[in-house]
Amino acid sequence: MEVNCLTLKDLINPRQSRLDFAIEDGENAQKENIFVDRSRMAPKTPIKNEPIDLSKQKIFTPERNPITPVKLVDRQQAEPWTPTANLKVLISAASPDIRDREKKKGLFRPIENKDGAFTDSLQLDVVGDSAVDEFEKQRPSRKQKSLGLLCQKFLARYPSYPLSTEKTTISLDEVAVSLGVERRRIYDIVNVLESLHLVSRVAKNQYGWHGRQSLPKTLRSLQRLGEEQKYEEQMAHLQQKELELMDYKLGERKKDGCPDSQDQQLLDFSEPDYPSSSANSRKDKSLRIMSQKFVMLFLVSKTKIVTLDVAAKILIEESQDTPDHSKFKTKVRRLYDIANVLTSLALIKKVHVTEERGRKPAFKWIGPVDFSSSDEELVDVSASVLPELKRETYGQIQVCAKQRLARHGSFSTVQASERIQRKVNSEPSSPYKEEQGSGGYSLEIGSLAAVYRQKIEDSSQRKAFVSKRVMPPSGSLDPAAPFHGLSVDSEYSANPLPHQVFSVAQTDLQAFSMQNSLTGRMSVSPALAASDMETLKPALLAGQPVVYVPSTSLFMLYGSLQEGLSPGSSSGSERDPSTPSVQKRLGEEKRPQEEEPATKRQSRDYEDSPLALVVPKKPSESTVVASPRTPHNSGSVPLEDIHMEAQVSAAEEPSAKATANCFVSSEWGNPSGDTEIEKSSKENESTKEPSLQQYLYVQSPAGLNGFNVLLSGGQNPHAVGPPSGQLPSLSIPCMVLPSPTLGSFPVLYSPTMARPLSSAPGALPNAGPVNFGLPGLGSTAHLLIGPANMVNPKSSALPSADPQLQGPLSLNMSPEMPRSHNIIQPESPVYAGHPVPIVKLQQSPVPVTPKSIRRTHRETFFKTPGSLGDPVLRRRERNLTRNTSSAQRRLEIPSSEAD
DNA sequence: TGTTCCCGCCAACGA
DNA sequence: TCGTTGGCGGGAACA
Repeated sequence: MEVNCLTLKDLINPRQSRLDFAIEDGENAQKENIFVDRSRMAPKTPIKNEPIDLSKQKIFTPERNPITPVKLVDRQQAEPWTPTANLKVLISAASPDIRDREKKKGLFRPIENKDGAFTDSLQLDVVGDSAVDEFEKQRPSRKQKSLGLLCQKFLARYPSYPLSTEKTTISLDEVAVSLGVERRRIYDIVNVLESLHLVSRVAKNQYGWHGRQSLPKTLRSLQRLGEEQKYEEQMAHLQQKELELMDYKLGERKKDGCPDSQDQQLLDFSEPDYPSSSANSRKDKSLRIMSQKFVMLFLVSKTKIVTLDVAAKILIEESQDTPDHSKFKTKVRRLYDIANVLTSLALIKKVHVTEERGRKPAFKWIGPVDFSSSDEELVDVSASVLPELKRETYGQIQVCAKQRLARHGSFSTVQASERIQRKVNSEPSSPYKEEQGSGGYSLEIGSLAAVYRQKIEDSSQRKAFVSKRVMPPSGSLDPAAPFHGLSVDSEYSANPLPHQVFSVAQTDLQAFSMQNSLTGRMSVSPALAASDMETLKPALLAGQPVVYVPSTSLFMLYGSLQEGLSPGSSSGSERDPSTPSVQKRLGEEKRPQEEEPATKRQSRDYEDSPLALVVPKKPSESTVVASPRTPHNSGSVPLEDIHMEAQVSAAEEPSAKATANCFVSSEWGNPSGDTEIEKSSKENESTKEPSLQQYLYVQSPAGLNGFNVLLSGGQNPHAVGPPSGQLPSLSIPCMVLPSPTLGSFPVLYSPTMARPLSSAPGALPNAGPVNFGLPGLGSTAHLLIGPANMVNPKSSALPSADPQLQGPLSLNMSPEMPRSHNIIQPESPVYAGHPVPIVKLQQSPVPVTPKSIRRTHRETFFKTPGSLGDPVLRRRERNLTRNTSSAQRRLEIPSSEAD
């Protein structure tokens, strides 16, 4: 009924309805958040190129607006107003949000219609209370109007990495109208963006869009500034003061028994040292400045976590404001505004810092962290560990380096490659010359799950490398992809995303250190943990069978994966404004996947599947053969392959897969299935190491949001069984469960797991459950390792039956996985001549439609003569389970090193 | 009840 | 003078 009324009215006189709307809003039309109605005015999401004449919109008054509008800004008005056309425009042009609003609007419209074509502001008076109530009910929720969501919409309008020749001008008026909000809101967004140089003011009401091109540079500068400002010290000081204060308040008086005067000051903001606020200028308090300072705090913070109260206090000090409570509140409000925008940019995410004194709202930096190093530095860093890196790993680094150079630098990918190549050529310790066997791989799920060789005896050199070698979160799994597609960025980082969705991802295992639990290999090197503390990067050492550290990485991974979907992944590409909202997408993610088409499922798997880490053995030709593309695999060719097929050349594929070692692949489709395929093929090639499956449960340490990681280490049918001489993959389904769920599980070690490990010196016996001490996790930390079928609830489903349904996310780690430090990486001739692995990020979670197919990075660096012929196949499947409460990850790690 | 942050008043700014 | 910009804080939605 209501809908009919609405339609009827619109059909009769669509323009009229618009007028009605204006009237309804009355004077507040310009002040209020009128996007609801404005959407009607601009049913079609305005594009940059569609200037909107505000002047015309401002005359939406019955008096001034002729029945027949002189000129309609909306395309919809220019079209014939047939019932069908009108309806079409309204529905098709509108975003989900807009549709919702339309719906709501519709509920209200019947009343308007009552009084005829023309209504005036008084019309509202005749609206019954019930109608008003109805309207109220239908009104967009607070969240729908949040700045974060608005920012996403804003960002969705522009490409993350616009072409240098592409000059995009932003008209605040236009944006405000198109987004249906008052300009005031746009200012908030633009100010923050401007602080990061994503935009710059061109003229009154006009901003220029720069995108993320210079973001790394900007962040680098901010970090430098932050260091100069000694923000870190300030934060530490404040935190210390707070801590002391809280202790005092909690009755834990200090030995002197007297409350510290400083504490008191902190408590009541009566700090006398603060200069008068009179000295502040309006500009000093600008959101722009605040935003930059806020970002600086993250950049200089070791934990990359900043609590709002600390940030607010520092800002108050900085602004020389009188530290009263009111000021504090105001600062916090502004910080939320800033945080919303930064969150939309996927630079930070909301977290809570739980301390003895309670939970405190805070934000964690999830943006790039390696911007501090220049392109040259990056290469240098890579080179610094060359002696310790195997060719493959090195190649991965090259890829990363190239990627970065291409993205962050002002050069093209080719140029980046050349630069790197030059660097390599001049590097005497090139991996080509010095390949070493000992060591494992560390998988940093953190930013991109880049795989690095982990030397057992970490050296300072390695530490530096590890700490530095952090891929920007924005770095999609697809190295070739632009840093971030705006659509992607905004989407996956969307404010409105249900937290549970990222429950796993938001978990951080800061100090995860296991002392060679298994054969002294199942551990995250303390060095790594320590060095990576800042970034809270999880690390998985190939040499150490199972070490999974959930963290932001997952979050970022998710984002990266989604990024893969982003149409605008390629540099300079335009974002697709129509990209579904994160919320919507997430909602879909939660839906059962059973009935979805493979292609669709793939995308879903991508998001829903448990995360699987695949650490393939050393690449070999056999692996190449094992490629999913082989005929026998055709039946169950992973979607990813399909994608690859569509996107990658046959020659590249092998390398691409090999590169999985370096990056988390975005292969969503049927991870397990994929694995199986690979396995089957590999089995034919004399897989010496049976796939291992184990569960590794790690209770998150304090401060990690109470999340635990449960990795399945049991034998997994899907586990890849690499051929002998190859590094078998270890399939390790895992789940991440909230601490409370698992309580304090003892570490169980599954015999199955022992097998592979046992082969290596120091491997754990196949004995029963074993408790692994996780120093970094505290006493409560436990490791639960067992057969997949034993623990993982999902694992049952995971199996071959329909792997895609399970779609565990898997990461393929680098091939070489020496079980023991004594084991030397096989430097088979083949391998020696082996091309550097290439990062391949395949699939996009999106269905494989021509449109969805994006370029994935599949370039190979430093292909040696022999490289072309011996592709290393590394299957990497990864699925991220976005279950509300848990995520399952599947780890495939080369069970052993073949000889 | 505390957190989060929308909303819009109104003053600074600047053409 | 007037339009733009944006600081600011009340107060309501939300958790």
